[in-house]
Amino acid sequence: MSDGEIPFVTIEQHPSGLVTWRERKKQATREALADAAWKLACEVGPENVRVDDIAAAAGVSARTFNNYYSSREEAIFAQRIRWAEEFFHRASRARPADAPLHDVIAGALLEVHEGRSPDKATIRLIAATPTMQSEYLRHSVMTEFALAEIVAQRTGCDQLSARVVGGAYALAIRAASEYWLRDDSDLPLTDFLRTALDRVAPAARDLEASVRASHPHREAEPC
Amino acid sequence: MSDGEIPFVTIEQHPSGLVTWRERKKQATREALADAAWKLACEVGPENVRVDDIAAAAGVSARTFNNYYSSREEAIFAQRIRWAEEFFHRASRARPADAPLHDVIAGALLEVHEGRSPDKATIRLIAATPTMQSEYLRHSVMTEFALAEIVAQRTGCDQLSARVVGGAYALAIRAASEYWLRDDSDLPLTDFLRTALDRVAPAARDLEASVRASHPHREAEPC
DNA sequence: CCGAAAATTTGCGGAGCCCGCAAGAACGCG
DNA sequence: CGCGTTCTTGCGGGCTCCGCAAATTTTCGG
Repeated sequence: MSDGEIPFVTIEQHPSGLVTWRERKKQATREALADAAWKLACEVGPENVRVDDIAAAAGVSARTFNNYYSSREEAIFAQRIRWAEEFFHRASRARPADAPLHDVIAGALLEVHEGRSPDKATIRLIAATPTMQSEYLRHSVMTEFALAEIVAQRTGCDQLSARVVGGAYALAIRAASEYWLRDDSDLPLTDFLRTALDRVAPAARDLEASVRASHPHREAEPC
Repeated sequence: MSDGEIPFVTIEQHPSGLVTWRERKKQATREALADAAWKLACEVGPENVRVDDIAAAAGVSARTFNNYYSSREEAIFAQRIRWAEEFFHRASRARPADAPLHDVIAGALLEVHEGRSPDKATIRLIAATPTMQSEYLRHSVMTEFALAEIVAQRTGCDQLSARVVGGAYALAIRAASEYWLRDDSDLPLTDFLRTALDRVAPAARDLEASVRASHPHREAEPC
């Protein structure tokens, strides 16, 4: 493209923290592998994809695959996880620090899932494979920890309580997804999610109340 | 042994539903494999146990192992799961049908874990292995479903709500176990469990209340 | 008590996964 | 440009899990 002059290039230089070309290339390979893995899994089912196929589709050797991902399943989920994290942080960071805990979390979760209804048949195909279920569970547990972190920071409660309440929100997502997948009518995922989140709300409110009771004169969390 | 007379034998015949000798032998093999798997995993760490070792310790061929369990991890957990189920059903069935949901579940769970503090170092060794963590998660999800079943039957609420609240109790067990395992003081597991369960209580009470509100004139569940 | 039928065990072989290692290729920097 | 660092790749090995078919064991009717 264009006359090759002096490299005063590097337009839109390094949006994320990737400085050198090497690092960007690595990232590209990582994403190519994840994309190929997901694509192939959707086409023929996760259990019928070999790492050789994924590596070939991404243009690297099979051995290289294992330098990036330690299992087929991990690769298939990889960029989904990235998306989820990005959405999630974007949705939750913009909330006022003194809003009720439940409104913050439930609002962010609903916002993230709003209007997103990926092909149910495809998800069913993926979700039918046992090894994928395990990987999904791993992902769900990561979400538990992320949400526990937020609960702890927002309320200033003890870690175990935050773990339970934050984990309950992750559980709500998982349970809602399960029932959405089972369901044959065309109700959107958010309908299920709302029901599930409402069941967690009392626990969140009670946690806030009990923290406020034990910190009688404070309203902001310590730290 | 003893004078071989007519086979009026079969003393203490078939305590569980195992009728033929064949079935009892199968069960024995299954348990021998599970025991051997657990024992070896505790001794040298789960990752250093091969299925050959387990099979040899149980006196069968390696190929036979895979006729009973589809993975090393499954075998290591197998009888733990059996124990848990037995304890659990024994503890929960004896509760009155009209007792508050939280009291029933939390009481049963605390009763089951009361006084049981298996060697923390051993559990840590097992829990440190990633593949074991996945298997534990699988087990935890089974517990979620079992508890959801109980919630649904006791309250008569919709399935998704039962799934969330029941799952939250299973989550409480998992979270409490995590923190008990991390903890270096000698607090018993039940202390952590109590804290975790208390965080779930409001959700359970709210669920009961909302069901009662929508079934204004009934007090027993519809089936 | 025996022999056929059904169920179970076992060895063999194969398809894969994952990892360590060391050689070779690509890149970054002075 | 050349050297050190980092990444890729092929090879080999150890292991898992499964299908298949033969051998073995248990069951059951006569």
